Amino acid sequence: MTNQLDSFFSALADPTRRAVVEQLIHGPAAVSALHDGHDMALPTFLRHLKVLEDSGLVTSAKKGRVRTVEMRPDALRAGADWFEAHKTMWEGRMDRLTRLADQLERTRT
Amino acid sequence: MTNQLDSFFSALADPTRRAVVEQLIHGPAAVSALHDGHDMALPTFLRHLKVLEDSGLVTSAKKGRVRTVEMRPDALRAGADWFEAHKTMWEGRMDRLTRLADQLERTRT
DNA sequence: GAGTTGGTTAGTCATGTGGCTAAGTATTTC
DNA sequence: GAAATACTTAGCCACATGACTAACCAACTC
Repeated sequence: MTNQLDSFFSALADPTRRAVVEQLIHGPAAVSALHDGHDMALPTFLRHLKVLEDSGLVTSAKKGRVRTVEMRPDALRAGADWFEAHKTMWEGRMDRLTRLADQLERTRT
Repeated sequence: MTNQLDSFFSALADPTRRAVVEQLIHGPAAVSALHDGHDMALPTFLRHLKVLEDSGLVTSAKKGRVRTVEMRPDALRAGADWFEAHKTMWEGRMDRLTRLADQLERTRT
């Protein structure tokens, strides 16, 4: 039940993986292209990609000897929804508190 | 630079901690009140609270022997902003792709 | 078909994370 | 002032995570 969001957020809790997501927003890319500019061994980088794939953020497919990675269409939905829902609730509460404070202020004067 | 988002997302990558955030949205609460209903030892739970506090999502203050925890006013901003920015970019790209596909379709017929 | 390129597998290592118990401290409360 | 309450600290354990090297395989390229 909670597992979806768990792996989703923990996939994004790493700067390398967020960078990959940001790269992929501009379009699909091969593993080696993504790897360029990240200062780490390829196997390490590959495991980051696996985490992203397991979390449902990206897909990949191999053609010949090149593996191409791309964002999944609804990739950012789950997280964005969560934030939207809770941010809204939270801001609603802040508004009510502000109004309450205003009322108290008015009553006092 | 990235550290902020790192700890932010990894704080939310755990169901217990997300549950606490959801509880706190309805208002501040004492540690023991938050702990009720979470089936784990108090010290363990306390460490989850520490993670939340270190990530900047919540604050706490002790009065007498009771520690009260509450959301920080701008708590969900950082994450919501990240999603907003990237979701927008991504959806923009999807729109352009859709339009492109439509054009190709039209050209072909 | 030998060499290069692009990725993969396997195995090791250090550190981090989430859980526990046991024992301690600081306030109330009676 | 003894007992109960509300955390807090310390220390342990198992497993997950992020990094590495070394060796391997598959598919182009010349």
